[in-house]
Amino acid sequence: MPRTVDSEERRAELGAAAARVIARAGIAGVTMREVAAEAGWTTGALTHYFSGKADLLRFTLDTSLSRRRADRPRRDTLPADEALRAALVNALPTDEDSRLHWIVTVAFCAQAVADPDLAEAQRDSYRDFVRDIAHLVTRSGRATTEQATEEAERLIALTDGIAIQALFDPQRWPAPRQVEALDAGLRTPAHQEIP
Amino acid sequence: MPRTVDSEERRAELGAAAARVIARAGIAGVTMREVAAEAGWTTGALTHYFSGKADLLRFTLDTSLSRRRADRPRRDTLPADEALRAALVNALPTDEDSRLHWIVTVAFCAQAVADPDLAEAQRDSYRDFVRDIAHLVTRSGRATTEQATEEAERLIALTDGIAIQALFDPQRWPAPRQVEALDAGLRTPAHQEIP
DNA sequence: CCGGGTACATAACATCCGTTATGCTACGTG
DNA sequence: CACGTAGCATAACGGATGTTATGTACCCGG
Repeated sequence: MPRTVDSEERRAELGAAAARVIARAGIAGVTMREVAAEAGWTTGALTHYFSGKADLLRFTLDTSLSRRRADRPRRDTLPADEALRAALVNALPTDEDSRLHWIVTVAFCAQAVADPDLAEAQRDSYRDFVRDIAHLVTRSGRATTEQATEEAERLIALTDGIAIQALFDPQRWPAPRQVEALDAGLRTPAHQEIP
Repeated sequence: MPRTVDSEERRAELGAAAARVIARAGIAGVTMREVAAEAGWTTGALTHYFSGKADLLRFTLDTSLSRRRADRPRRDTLPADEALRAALVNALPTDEDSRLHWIVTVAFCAQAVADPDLAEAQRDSYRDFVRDIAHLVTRSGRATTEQATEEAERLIALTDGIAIQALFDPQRWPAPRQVEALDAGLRTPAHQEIP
């Protein structure tokens, strides 16, 4: 056997470079040569670890999506209401890293309309996120089991809305203000039926 | 003078074709030939009415952004609370047309990171929207003047969050459910300070 | 009715794209 | 210590892209 490297690690390294290119130049600015240069390699390395551009982009999307759940294990040690808040705060673009992955996610949102596979991946990830938050809502006693999904969707909608505004007007939305706005939404009670 | 056509109308027609291409193929799928074919013309027509691709895209963005305010005059005849609800409902992707412009907006969100001019246009439009909603919040008595902007941002965040979920999971988010979720958010009181 | 400029179509251009082919280099194995 | 293969660089190729140049039909004012 010749020399061997950690193949998965190299894929992650190249995928991270692709994410940075997306954040800098948009989806339309992603080229094989540009990603290779960003990573400090050449296109030969890219084609060695990915079957093509579609494979690279799909890997980059999956990486950004899975980051949303990166903090999930840690939350199991927290009380339910704190875990819920932590999960939502984690979904906000409060630092450079989460901001990067948010931009990548939005970029793929716009591209998913043209690619059913990307759309499915996005949708599945979203539904999974709703399920996760709904579980925390139930555990925290914010809502009954029947209303947990609706309450989760309300909280996620609020979180995403804050995130969108923060993404494109970071000057008006520093991290503390994002968390404040989220906390204000958490203080309001769950959805109540009109009698 | 030779034959003359309504130049602004032709620009709008070509811009609408560009919007449809974006919704079908994403920003990366926008080419001069594709837009021309979608509009039923050739690239010669495109270059005649736009100085280049950047000009075309900018015009398309402005068109989609301004549509958000298209219903503003109509609202002046409504009571403030109904006008507020109407303005937010109007910002939801409840039909094919608003869905199209939402997709275009998201596509440009992802591209704005690479283009400061696009980012500025988005940000200005957003701030203008916040100001408009805050004005309605004040008029409707939902919040004091000092808290009107925060309440407006909360409502817009909720609306945008619903819109994002609806855009990419339309099956789970038919128009009535979007409006229901928004109404639930409108029923909750405005932000309250902790004593 | 007739020049002249507008409204396009058509075609050519250089550039850049993704992909593929080829070659070199360095290491683990026998 | 060769030898073969993984790890990458380099280069070439056909196709697509934005832009520019050129041509043509048509309409309006004289």
